[in-house]
Amino acid sequence: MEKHIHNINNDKIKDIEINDEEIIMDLSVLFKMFSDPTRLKIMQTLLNNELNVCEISYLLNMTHSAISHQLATLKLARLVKSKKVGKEVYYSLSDSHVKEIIEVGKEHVLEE
Amino acid sequence: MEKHIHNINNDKIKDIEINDEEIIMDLSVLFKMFSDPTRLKIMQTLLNNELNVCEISYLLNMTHSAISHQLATLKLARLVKSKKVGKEVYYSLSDSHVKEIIEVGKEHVLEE
DNA sequence: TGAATATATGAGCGAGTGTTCATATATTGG
DNA sequence: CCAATATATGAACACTCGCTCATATATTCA
Repeated sequence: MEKHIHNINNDKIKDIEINDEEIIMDLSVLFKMFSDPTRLKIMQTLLNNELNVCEISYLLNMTHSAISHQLATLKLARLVKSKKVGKEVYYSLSDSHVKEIIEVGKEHVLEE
Repeated sequence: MEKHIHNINNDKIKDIEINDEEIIMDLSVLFKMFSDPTRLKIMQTLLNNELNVCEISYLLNMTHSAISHQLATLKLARLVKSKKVGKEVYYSLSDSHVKEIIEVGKEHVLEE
């Protein structure tokens, strides 16, 4: 930390609140899930569908392994859930906010 | 790519659409901005305030340099704008969606 | 049962990122 | 003008992350 922290107008900033560190960390983990193109695409395929690894791999033209790894990450973050049917595992979104978050992001991105 | 892509039910997946690669990339860049705790905190301090580097550093208890670097990143992503006043540079949010995005994220994080 | 299929997962590599440190630039006040 | 202050920025380093590859596990079917 630098020594010269000067001229801070305390009246101006004394009421500015930062969220708890824990909420900030949770938020950063959440948004990190949306910050990777592959995960974004996976979530998009799952928006209105229940798909297995094979189908997602085919749609995104990526290896099963890469998709499986990312699905595990998304599952850990509780953004997708899975259901085993025979030897296949069907994934779906576990949270209604996923769609909302992507939509709000798109509003920003598509603007002007 | 693996060789054995089999048993794909085309009727099921033929209508599933992925956004254009460009939109996906823009979205991932956008959400990446929200995936770092420091940047999240900075944006939070700016939610209803116009602050200079010194004030933000003080509020977050971080070096001027670290804050300045992150502000440059946020500015490049067009999420903050700056205004020079004398030797100080005041930053503010340049996009109304910032608040929305954080809010939607918080809804998810605070849920159960 | 054994081969084929579907998925999971650990190791490792290469690329990207956030911070620190040193330094540069700019502005103000004495 | 010079010292102090405010900010910016390049380099370097440690750390993280996404993919590939190899391999393991599970399930079905012939």
